[in-house]
Amino acid sequence: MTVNVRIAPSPTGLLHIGNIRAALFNFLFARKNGGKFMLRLDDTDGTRSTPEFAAAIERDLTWLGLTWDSFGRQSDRVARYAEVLETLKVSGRVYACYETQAELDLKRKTQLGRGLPPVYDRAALKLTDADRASLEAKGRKPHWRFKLNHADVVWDDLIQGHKAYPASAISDPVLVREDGVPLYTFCSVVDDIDDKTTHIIRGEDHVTNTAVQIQIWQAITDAPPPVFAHMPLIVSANGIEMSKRLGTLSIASMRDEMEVEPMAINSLLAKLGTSEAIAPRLTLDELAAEFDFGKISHSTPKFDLEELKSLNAKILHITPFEAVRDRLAAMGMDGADKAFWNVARANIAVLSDVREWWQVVRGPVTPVVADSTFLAEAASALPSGAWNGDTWQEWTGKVKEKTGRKGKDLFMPLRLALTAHEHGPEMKFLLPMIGEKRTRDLLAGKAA
RNA sequence: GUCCCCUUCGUCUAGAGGCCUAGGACAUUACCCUUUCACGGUAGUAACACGGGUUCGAAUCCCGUAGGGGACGCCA
Repeated sequence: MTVNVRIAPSPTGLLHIGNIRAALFNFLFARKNGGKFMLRLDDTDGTRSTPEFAAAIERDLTWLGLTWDSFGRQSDRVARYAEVLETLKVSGRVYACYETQAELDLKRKTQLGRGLPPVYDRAALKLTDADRASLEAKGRKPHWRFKLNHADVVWDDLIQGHKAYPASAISDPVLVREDGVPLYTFCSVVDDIDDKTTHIIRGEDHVTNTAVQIQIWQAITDAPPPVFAHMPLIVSANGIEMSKRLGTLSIASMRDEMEVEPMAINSLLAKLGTSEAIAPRLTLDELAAEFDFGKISHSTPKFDLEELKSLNAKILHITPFEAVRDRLAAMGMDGADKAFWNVARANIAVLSDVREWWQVVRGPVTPVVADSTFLAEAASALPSGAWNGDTWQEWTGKVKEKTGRKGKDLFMPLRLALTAHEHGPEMKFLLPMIGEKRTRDLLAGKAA
């Protein structure tokens, strides 16, 4: 069986860590099973959806490497939703309701006040044709509810196992609004039927929707409903903010403000809340190969930005030069080569940190000088000719002989003079890159 | 209020009645390596939410309590 999965974000905001986790799981599952991954924009709400957010969603997914095999938008399919609604009217599974928002609010409050679940009382079902005609004569327009079958809705969830959800605890869902706009619950099912969606992987905030949508699905088609997988929602490390509201943790801000590598986000999200160790991975293919619903736990994992930062550094430490060559060039480091990258990468936390070491190698550096006499002596011991990986040791050996200094007293003044940093990559690698001319200038106290 | 999911080291988790004096990873501490920092290596600290029950035996099964997350919209 071909695997067809989709994500259906609504372009009313930026993608955040919760959305992306769902997107990633769907993508990895499709990739692992040779299936298709679809991007479908839930944009039926014309007042809140914007082309800018739609573009941002596509940009973020592309940046993460979560590319889609097919694309759709619900706003193109309103005629289809209307058509399906008609068939449901004919089969008697939807019914017209005329309550106003205020009336419904009041009903809910009353129920809650009496300790009852706020479930729609189906009052509209008792309306006669005459009642309806009189309401419409007064200018009221109906919204349409789907009549649930009050039995347990059962499905085998790929993560939660066998589920039996009591439909009696759920209100008959509104499928189409008074103004004729079809709602997510309904569009989603029609799309999934038409798109031949085989698996729906989403957050557990959708469990109730699933119960409803399985019944809607069965009312529309004889084809079996998709297989569902509901993953626990993640919470932030302080345990207060929920994934739906992690607004500051938009993918865009991680990319643009925190300079996080896409594979750091992918690696963390793919492993968080699973029995596997959170570890850096360089490709989505590796993550796809390791993907397994059985490894996903049922409890709520905490998302920690510090963990993301540390994983980001680890990713960079193992990133091969070829993967960053273009980006280094774009940052103005034209001569940066593999040797430089391999030396510098172990000392960076975000990619732009590499500029610091590029400056050490190319200048300008203002030397930090505490004892110019010592540096002059050191300079006089400098070997000439071609420098290589052994030059540092030869040189410092001579300086040691000459001055009697050793250990930190010997090395730190040289490091500070040549790099202006107390820490950094090993000097034996840096020295040949700095070169003889700049070394002599720096030892003489001149910026170079 | 009703319904759904959950509760093991700081964090993510392994654990399906005896293999558990509870294992791993990240973080942390010490040491080694590096005459710096990082990387790497070795070792260590550190947890079964609480209370009852079932059982020869419970992290594991049952009940209760507490706590966390989610749902209950003419949002998605």
